[in-house]
Amino acid sequence: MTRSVREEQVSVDSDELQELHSPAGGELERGAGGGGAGGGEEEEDHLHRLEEDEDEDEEDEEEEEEEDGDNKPKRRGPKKKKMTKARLQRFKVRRMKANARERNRMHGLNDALESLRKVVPCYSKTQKLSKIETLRLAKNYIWALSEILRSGKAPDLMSFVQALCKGLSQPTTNLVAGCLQLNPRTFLPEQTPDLPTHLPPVGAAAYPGHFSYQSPGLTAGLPSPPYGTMEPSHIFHQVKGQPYGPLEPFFDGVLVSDGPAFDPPLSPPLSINGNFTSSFKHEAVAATDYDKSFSFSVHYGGGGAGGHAAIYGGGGSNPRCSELQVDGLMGFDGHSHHERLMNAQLNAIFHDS
DNA sequence: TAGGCCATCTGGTCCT
DNA sequence: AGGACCAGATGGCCTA
Repeated sequence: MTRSVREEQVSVDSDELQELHSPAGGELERGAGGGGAGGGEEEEDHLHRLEEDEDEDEEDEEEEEEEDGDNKPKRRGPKKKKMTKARLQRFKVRRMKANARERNRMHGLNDALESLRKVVPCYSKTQKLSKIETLRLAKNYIWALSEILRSGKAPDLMSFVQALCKGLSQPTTNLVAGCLQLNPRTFLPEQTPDLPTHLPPVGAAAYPGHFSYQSPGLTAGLPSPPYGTMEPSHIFHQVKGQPYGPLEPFFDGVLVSDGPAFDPPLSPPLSINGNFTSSFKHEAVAATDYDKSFSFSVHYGGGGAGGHAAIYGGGGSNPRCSELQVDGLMGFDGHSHHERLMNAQLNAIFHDS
């Protein structure tokens, strides 16, 4: 059936369903839009009642279907059935079922998104990334890790953070930077609108360990998403009084301003340190490596002192970061196995290079 | 108060 | 026919 025919059909039917959409239209109108968070059990009870009524009215419906007169011109398409009381109720039931399914579907989607939030570099229970920012950050994270695997080289910290923050909103950029205890001036571009000045041309590594970000869309010859630039306006606000941990010496004269209090990430999967090691072990980090090449490891596990907190917190220079917890993250199926595999691969790469 | 984010409802489309 | 998926509409909540 073509779309136009369908639309015609719908428009006719819509007239008959006007009752449903009138301000006093009853159950379907209730909670339409935002307010309907409480649909659940009440709706199901009502749904059952409607289903019972529906059975009772079945005979009426059969009779009324034949009542079209001969005066009206015949309409094409499937015969339009009059919206009897029984049909109306059945429609309501169907609609309510569909609503419930849609709710469940969206809840599942949100659950999956929440899972994703927990495995991207910045996770905070109190300051959640929005859906769109979660997806963007995840994309950047995947790209950055892929790039490491592809090149087999330990990238520059700033490049890595830049890649992570590519296209993110300022609040999210702040969050990511806060997670890494960095000041954005240390990794955000000066002026160039689209391409960070310190990044090499697309697809070219300017120097070992320094990788450029190229959006997958761009790679495929597609335009970059409209959000995909790192504007100077993205300069984030470092929370007053927050030290930069072991990196502090590299960020003399950084901007310190009033900003929203950074809520420590609960489960930063990202760690930047000198070795790829199992996240299940306590990692000894050589602070002297910070100004050289950085290696990356992925932490899904609650290794306690593992993760970037152990690195950037420097064993307590930043109490907030040194207290990072990753509670409950080991519940992910296959994470440990996947992680071991990944670490093994990365170790191989970095030991060879 | 405007704007961002979100949950929900809804109708259309496609698929089984 | 019914379910899954999708996009548009709507209204609530929150924050700058």
